[in-house]
Amino acid sequence: MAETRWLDEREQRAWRGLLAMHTQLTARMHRDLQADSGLSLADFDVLVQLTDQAEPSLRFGDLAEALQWEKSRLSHHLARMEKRGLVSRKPSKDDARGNIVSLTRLGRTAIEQAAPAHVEKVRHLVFDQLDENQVDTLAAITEAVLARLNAPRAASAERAGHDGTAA
Amino acid sequence: MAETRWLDEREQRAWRGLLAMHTQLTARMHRDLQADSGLSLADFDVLVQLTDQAEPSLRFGDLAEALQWEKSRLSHHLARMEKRGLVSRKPSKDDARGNIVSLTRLGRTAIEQAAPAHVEKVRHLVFDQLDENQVDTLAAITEAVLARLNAPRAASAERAGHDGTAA
DNA sequence: ATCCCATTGGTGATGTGTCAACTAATGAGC
DNA sequence: GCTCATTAGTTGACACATCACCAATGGGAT
Repeated sequence: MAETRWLDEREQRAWRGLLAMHTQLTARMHRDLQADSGLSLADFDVLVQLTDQAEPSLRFGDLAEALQWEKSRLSHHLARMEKRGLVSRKPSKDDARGNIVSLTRLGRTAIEQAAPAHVEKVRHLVFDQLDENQVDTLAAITEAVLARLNAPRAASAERAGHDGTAA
Repeated sequence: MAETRWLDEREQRAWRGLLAMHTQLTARMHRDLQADSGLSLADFDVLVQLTDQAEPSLRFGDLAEALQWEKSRLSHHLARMEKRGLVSRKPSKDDARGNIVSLTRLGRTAIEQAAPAHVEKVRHLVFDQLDENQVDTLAAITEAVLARLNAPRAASAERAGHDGTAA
């Protein structure tokens, strides 16, 4: 096994920066959102998905898929949101296993009231600090990394120490 | 109040990409690290800080500062790590309120065994996917956003809707 | 119709992170 | 050498995320 290739100076700068930025950015947005509207970032994401639909109700599974959340996570989270009256769940008629998740009036009010300030915050904190080239480069970076994360055979390629193209 | 400036296409691409990348990247690295070594990412960060010091022990507060963690968080986390034998805490002689946190033999072994694979994973998943310009741009982006996050008067500037330079 | 098993979603345990409230030791001012 | 605000660190309550497992339904193959 070859020696570890550590990160050089520039890579460390980018890596540490990325971690610090994400931590501080989400912490800040979470605190502000919570203070403004009583919603968490997770609540916000759920409510956005329900609002984006033509119908403000979705199959549980479709919602999980749209959010890219595990079902277990969504189940726990909806239980908390339901207790607070933001969403409601009722059994589906088509499939007695299925649940339909709907936005309540309270949930709709909450998201409509919270969204503008939240978007403005993203703009102020992030995009107002970047030029066009940086925005596009950021998008390209994320897409490259996501492509690698979702690449097939990634695990064995990592162990073998070369890229995924088979011999 | 002016109408909300929503994100345009390109900004959404970058923003969603950033969130998705971070979520998937940390999930992946956490799972792999856990499977390889039984450590969480948080454990790893704590152990790295203790290892990077000349002395493998630190004042509790200095450790919290180095990690940029709240004291409460660190206290809870060290309690769990201590239970697993990765670190030890003992009262400081200089200041009877203070605690000295030390790496145990088990903790040292764990980090030394885990670090190389972890670094390689960062390299494979991230830096091998990027060119030099992208790495530097990423660093610049994170620094710009972090500067804004830590800017004084940021909160009132956001409410007022202009930047922080006073009238 | 029956058997099987894949799918839908929920549950409990545990680890993690934040907030608010707390205890104990310190040290400045008198 | 007291008084008392400050500092160091802990604790408990709660929200959140993951894992492993479970219950019920659905939909085939026979």
